[in-house]
Amino acid sequence: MGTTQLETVQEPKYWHLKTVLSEALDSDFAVGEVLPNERELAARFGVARATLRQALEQLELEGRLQRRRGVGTTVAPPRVGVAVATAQQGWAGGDSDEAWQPVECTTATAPASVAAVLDMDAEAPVHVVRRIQATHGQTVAAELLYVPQSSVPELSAIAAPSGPARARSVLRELHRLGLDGQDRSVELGSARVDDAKELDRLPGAPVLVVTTRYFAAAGTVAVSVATYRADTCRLTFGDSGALEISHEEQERKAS
Amino acid sequence: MGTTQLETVQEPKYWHLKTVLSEALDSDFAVGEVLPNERELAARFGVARATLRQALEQLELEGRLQRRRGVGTTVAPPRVGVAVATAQQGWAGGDSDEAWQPVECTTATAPASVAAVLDMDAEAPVHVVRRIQATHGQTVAAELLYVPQSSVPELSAIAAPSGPARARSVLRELHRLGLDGQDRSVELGSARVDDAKELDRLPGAPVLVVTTRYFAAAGTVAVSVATYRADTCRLTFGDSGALEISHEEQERKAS
DNA sequence: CAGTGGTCTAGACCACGTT
DNA sequence: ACGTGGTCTAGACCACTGA
Repeated sequence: MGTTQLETVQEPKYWHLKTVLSEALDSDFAVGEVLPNERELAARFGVARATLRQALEQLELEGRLQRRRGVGTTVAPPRVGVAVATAQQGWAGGDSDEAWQPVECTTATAPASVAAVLDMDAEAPVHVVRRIQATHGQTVAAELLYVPQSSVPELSAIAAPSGPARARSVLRELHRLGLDGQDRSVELGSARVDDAKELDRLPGAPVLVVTTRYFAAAGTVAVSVATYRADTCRLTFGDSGALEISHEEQERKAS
Repeated sequence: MGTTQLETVQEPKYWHLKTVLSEALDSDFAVGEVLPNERELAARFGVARATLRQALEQLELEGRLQRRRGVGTTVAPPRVGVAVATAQQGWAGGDSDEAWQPVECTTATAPASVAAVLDMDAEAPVHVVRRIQATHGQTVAAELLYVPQSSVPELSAIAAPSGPARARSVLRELHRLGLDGQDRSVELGSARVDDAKELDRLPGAPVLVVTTRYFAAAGTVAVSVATYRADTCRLTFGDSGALEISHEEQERKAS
């Protein structure tokens, strides 16, 4: 018979577990329902808790589950689509920008990586505007907007030294410059401690990092680093102003 | 003195480890260099291997490390920027599309989720075109492009039944329809078995899933689900045709 | 074949939210 | 105080790569 090898391709246990759980979630659980605790699930499937957790981790990464320490594991709602402005719309600042809410504003020297993107002197001071974005009552993104002082020389000297009021001042000045274009990239990251706090996640939680460069006549006038919860968010880019709804409706299965 | 609590805020070991390793990577290692193996690193830091691995996992997630079974852990090069076409450019098909290389083409019924997005009968057959994208000698993305047969009725009956040749036929027909717009979303996922194989990763590896709907006069004519390696890729959206280079140059530290 | 990372176990203790 | 998920340990064995 030789080495027939059977068909047991040696699929890892946690992978198989994930599949089984995923199907169970589809058929036996409603959104928001809490699962049995990890120790019981592990026992029920006859695996070690660490193995069970490996499966849960993947499902959380895929946005199927939500785990909270001290509370339990619940079935997550479908990911929420968060629009990332593609064109002039959503240009940082302006009163029409309802998505982002300014939280704070400080002045500091930009981190090296940001300074390089701004192609400015690494020592020159920048305004750092902190903004957050909420949807459905949940904070889904935290942003740091770096604005070189040289970009907004007109900034009133009497403006508040920090806080939301100053943030709005900076944004207003920035807005007056107009916008010639932007440049955006998306990559996977893990939440820094401060972002994690804003997003109500543990440090290191997976996030989608959107880096945007804003161009005006003068060159690069600002850089935004926005951190989105990767577990609950789907970033949408409306390149054609097309429908945004049907993708969500698809998830609501006919009842 | 009461509960002074010291300053030990109980930062998890793996988090601290990650920081230390990250700094070591910056100062003591060159891109491509192999690290000591996990057992030795764990011993050197006085932690269990599992804890050390938790730190390595995060660093790999952030694109700082690359781990390969049987080989070792190496310092990863900076993430490569992969352009995701924003406008008409890069419209599926056309000989000018150099980024994507057709691999195969089959015919099947679309998965439920895709059928819903195509707003078509879930039973109706679609062409499924498999394409991959490579940069710097590495496959960075695997795509499944779903084209309802009704979108390309003119497809020659004598076309090859499968394989790259047929893929090109479908793309050619699709291209003839023209493109009215598109609609794109990005989210975090984990690699399916087949995608993992194409991307040379283990199943479950973190990926960025880009879902694109293509619109023509007739409505939604095709849907693409592209899976990018999250560890090595940074998706770029050139909303203004602006410079793509400086971001990469920033990474090459002066020598 | 030896050496690597990947999987898995059976425990322990901790931090947190709720009660 | 209790129950939850989060961290950590010290082992074991497996799958894969390359010499």
